[in-house]
Amino acid sequence: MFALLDGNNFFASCECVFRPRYKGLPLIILSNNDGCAIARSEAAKALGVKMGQPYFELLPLVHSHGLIALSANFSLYGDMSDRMMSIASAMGAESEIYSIDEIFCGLHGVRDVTRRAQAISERVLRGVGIPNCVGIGPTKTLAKLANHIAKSAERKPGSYPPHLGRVCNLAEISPEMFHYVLKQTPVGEIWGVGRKIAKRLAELNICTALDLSRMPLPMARKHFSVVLERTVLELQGIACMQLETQPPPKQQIACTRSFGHPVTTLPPLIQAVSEFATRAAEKLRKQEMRAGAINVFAHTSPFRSGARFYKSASVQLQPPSSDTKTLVNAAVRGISQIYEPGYQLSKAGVMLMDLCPGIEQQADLPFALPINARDASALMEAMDKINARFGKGAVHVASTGQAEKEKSEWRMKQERRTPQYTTSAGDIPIVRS
DNA sequence: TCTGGGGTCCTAGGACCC
DNA sequence: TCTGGGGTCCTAGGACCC
Repeated sequence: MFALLDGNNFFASCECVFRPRYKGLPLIILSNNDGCAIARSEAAKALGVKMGQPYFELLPLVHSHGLIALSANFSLYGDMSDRMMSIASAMGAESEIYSIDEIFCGLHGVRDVTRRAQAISERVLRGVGIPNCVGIGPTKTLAKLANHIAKSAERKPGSYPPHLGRVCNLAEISPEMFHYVLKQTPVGEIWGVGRKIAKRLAELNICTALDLSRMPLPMARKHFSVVLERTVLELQGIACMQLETQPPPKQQIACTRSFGHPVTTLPPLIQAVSEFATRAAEKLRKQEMRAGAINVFAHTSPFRSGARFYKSASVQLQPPSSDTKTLVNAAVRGISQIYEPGYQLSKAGVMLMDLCPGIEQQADLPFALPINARDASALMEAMDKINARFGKGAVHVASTGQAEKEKSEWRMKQERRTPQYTTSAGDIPIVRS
């Protein structure tokens, strides 16, 4: 038996903990560059704000209905998530943090499951301030469905019986009620069924969770894939997915961003990918891994007319590395290869691939360093610590050609008394204070 | 003017081999 | 020059998730 606890409107709820005056008001959280809505309060949903809707389309609501928009504060949400998870994981002996706002718990050996779930849900609300719902079922897919029912029954009167709100345990309802809730649930609400598959299923006259649970397995396999076949089995109560108590090692690490304004020249592009590579390298070292290749890409906006550009380059790293300087150099080389003038670039990013375990070894360092490899590795560790404490980019490796710009920016920032340090553009990264 | 970021898994198809 | 089945490996792209 599995339970899934999920924070309601998580990012919006986090903000309301610290700004209680926003409770009950239409509130949205905006993505990077305040591009679009990535979280919505109940009141914002009621105004018709869609997930991922661009902010400029929502400006009329800001004026007419007092819609409040906040820039995302991901470090806050990460902290709130940690606190929520530490309480919620007490629901069962084993747990799997599935996303920033969701946790699966294995309920093997737990007695009085529903009561316990109610108590934990209450504890999360009181202790962290995040309203939440719990779904319980014999498979992960059914626990997900139960969670959807728990949320909808509470928020949308008439969707499901009210007594299934907040905490919904599908294992203790009658077969008739189980049949009813499956029939009430559109197939697109099922975990693993997205827009495209829902549409194709509808063409086969499979429109509800009940229809899907009755789909012949060979048909699911033939017309779709093993993934959908598993979903059908899980809806029938046959568990195909186990709890992943240990997070599997990452296969890739990405850092990508949309630009606030279109980028048309190489220098800002180089600066951007240098920063992305630096962030990605930090994540890499946190995992104690090295990358065997780095992929760099840049593209124009898919939403705007004009000349299209969509290119990427892979740079092999032999030997694999987790050194910021090596990764930045490779990223710069890659972006310089693919760059072409004449395009309004809207987004770029780097992805670290072919990850392998291990921290940088002395023999792995491909460039000559007057300081020894252990020092270089210690330097990376020190950079990570400083950046963690003083904020991203407090210390970073400069790309070749950026040194003079760095210096003048640094002086300007010093004058404004903002703490800002940078490393030199030479072969030896030196922390300048 | 203005449209997120970070992942995973699966499949199809091509290249190549015997 | 054309004929065949079967296998592996790799990559690109599509679909999904939050």
